[in-house]
Amino acid sequence: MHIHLKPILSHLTKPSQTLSRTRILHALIIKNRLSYDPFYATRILRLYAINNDLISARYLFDKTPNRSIYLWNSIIRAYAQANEFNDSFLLFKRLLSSETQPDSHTFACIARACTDRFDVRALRLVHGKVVAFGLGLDFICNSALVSCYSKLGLVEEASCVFRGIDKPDLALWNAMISGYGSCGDRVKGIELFNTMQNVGMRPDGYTVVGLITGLADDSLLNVGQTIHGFCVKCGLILNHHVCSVLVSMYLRCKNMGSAFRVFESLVQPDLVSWSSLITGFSQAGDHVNALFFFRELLGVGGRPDTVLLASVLAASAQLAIVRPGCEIHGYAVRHGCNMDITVSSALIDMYAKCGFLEMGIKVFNSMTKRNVVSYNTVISSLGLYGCAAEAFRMFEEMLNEDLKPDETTFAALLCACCHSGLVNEGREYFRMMTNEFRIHAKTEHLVHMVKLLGMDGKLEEAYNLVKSLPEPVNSSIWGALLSCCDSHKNYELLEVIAKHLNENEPKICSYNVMLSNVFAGDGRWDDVQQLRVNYGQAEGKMPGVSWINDINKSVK
DNA sequence: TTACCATCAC
Repeated sequence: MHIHLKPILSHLTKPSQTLSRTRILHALIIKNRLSYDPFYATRILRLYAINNDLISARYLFDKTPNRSIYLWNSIIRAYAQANEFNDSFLLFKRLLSSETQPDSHTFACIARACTDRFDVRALRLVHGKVVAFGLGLDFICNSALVSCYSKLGLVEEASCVFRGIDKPDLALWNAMISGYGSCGDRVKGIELFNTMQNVGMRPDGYTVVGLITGLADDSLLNVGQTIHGFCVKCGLILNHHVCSVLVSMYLRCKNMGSAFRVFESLVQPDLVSWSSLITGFSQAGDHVNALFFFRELLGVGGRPDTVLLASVLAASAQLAIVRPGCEIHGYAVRHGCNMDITVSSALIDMYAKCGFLEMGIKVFNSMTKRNVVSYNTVISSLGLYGCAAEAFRMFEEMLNEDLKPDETTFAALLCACCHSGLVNEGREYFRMMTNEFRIHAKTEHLVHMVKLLGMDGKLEEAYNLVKSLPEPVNSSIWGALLSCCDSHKNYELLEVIAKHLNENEPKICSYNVMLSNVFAGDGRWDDVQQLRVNYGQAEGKMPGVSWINDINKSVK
């Protein structure tokens, strides 16, 4: 019997096992009377979890009498990674009241689960437990806490935890640096990067990841390039992980050439590297190349996952060409992932944006599980087609399903009101959003509200809404208001706004463009000239040349 | 045997 054990053991340590092979291994373990051994049980449980078979994983857990902490951690992690947080927390509680002691990995895992479900209160409770269990100085727990607090935007608390550790290890330094990165506090991140080197800690590729994730616009390109240069100079190992981050960073900064060079430096790019390249091109507005590289990936035998399929669908939605979208739909069906919630939502959006609302609705109706994003997608699609009543009905359905609407839901609803000119409904949703759901109105919501009111001729109300906002008001909100004044030929109010803007914010491009067009349309060349003078004062701060071109056209 | 770190649909 022992002859069989060695090959089984070697199979158990391979992470890439399919579900059917896992079942065979499980049967072999049982046959060899090893299923009660927590070591073997843990191995099999993890294989089930990797293959998304939580039912078998749980069955195995329940059937194993001697539960090691490894087995406990594995089942808690399996549920958390599948976003089944309630089960995860219930098991965590059961563990605490059992005879087995939780260890640092248990807390790291459960802290991450709190973060994934955006539960600050629970995270604080877990933090308390960490201290209570005497793990207050543990590196694993604390690096998890640092990254969890900063992912929830509480970078001060993260920093507090970090400062409480005497001689942080590399993981802790990295967690803190990427914490600053994800909170947009780039300066602090770079300061810390310097400090760590001053105390003799050598950064690795992940330190660099922390520094450059989130570098989003071309003005920061030089920061990214400097850090990339640093990696090369210090001979840091640029693995797939790090290269993927570099690729997306360069693409976000619209530096396609450098992105492609980094990608090409990989001997065998993995799925995430391909995804970074493809989604990066798409997000930079180059959807054609995004689809091209997707075909390249299929050509070399790559197997795109659901995340990548959703992104390529978004690319064809942006192009508003249905053919590639249909092909991807077919691919998804052939590979059994068309029912995936991410892919389905992307399909709905793609069909709607390409002019096939019916098909989108069909996909929505066929979904077995729906989340906020699926509802948001279908609501905004219906709204775009002017089917406001249907969109509102979907919103009701969503509430009945106990799904909590978010800011995108309300943006979609307000957009639907806008497309159908439903002022009262729009006011009501706006009120509901701020008062009942405590969602802070963003630029997008305000633009819809201003348009909705303004297009209906309620210019005063729209103006009062904008005036009530804290300064500085985003230029697209002013733009929406000005274009409403323009189309209603309310030059009196336009004058008032123009005066206000020229006194307070003469530097923003978009409403100057609008104003110059309005003035030019009226033949008021003196005013156009005045704007030009203002532009001169603000020179160097203006983002583009479109405005000056508009002026030149007008003057001609 | 596990931790911190990459692509992400509206």
